[in-house]
Amino acid sequence: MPEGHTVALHARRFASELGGRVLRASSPQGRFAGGAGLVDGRVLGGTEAHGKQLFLDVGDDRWLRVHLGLYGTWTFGEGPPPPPIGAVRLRLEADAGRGVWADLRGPTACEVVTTPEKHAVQARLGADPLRRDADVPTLLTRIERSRAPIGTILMDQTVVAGIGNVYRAESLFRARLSPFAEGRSIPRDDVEGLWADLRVLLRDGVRRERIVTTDAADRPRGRIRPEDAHYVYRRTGLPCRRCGTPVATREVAGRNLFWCPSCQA
DNA sequence: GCGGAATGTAGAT
DNA sequence: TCTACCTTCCGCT
Repeated sequence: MPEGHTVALHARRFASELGGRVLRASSPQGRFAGGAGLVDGRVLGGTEAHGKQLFLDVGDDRWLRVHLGLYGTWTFGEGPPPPPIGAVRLRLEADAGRGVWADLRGPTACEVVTTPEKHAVQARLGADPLRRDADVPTLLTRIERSRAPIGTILMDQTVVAGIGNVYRAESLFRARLSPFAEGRSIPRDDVEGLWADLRVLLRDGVRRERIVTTDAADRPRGRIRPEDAHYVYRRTGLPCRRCGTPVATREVAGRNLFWCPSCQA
């Protein structure tokens, strides 16, 4: 399930496993038959992740743009692809060598776009903690001028690209910031610290291929169980790992927000 | 087997 | 602020 770290992993995986190869594209489900026809037979060039957007260069100034949304998934495999399981919107296969394939299910967006259209999408995206070209000065300015709560700002992909509900809750806990604090009320040092921590967290997410935000000192030793991977996300009513106060939750703009009312006063 | 929730966004109101 | 999108998984019956 996708926040920015997942999409970055997908971009790498497509580059390493299908890059430079002729693609066979099909839409077993049928909803992307036209687009698959445009991709079929092309060679996969570069791949790029920007926030939660994945771009695959299929040549001739055309890109496959995929946004997984809430429940979209990519499934990768080697060897002969199995009969499609569930509704496979797009199946990509590399026709040479080992026979690598990738199945796409349930995306919010899957379309073939031109290079200018790709740039237009990217122009609307904010700073991506995983990208070297992240525009940090603009990010800092946007936050320090905003009357919106920081918990809302972090989910705004035009400000920060790639942060989802887990990283929002967890990064604010780690920064000891209330999700309800207005952006403009937060000292610049704290905003810079939050940004630096997001970079650490997402890079760690890429490395582990999962989101782990608890420091080693705040969880049992050994293999990290799912219930020990977070401080507040989906821990409503459970004691805060740092102070024991029950974790609070509230629905904000249709999403569940989790925080410790004591640590993040 | 069913209902609800889920790491998200776009478009209508 | 709301609903639609549309898939998977989990808990409950």
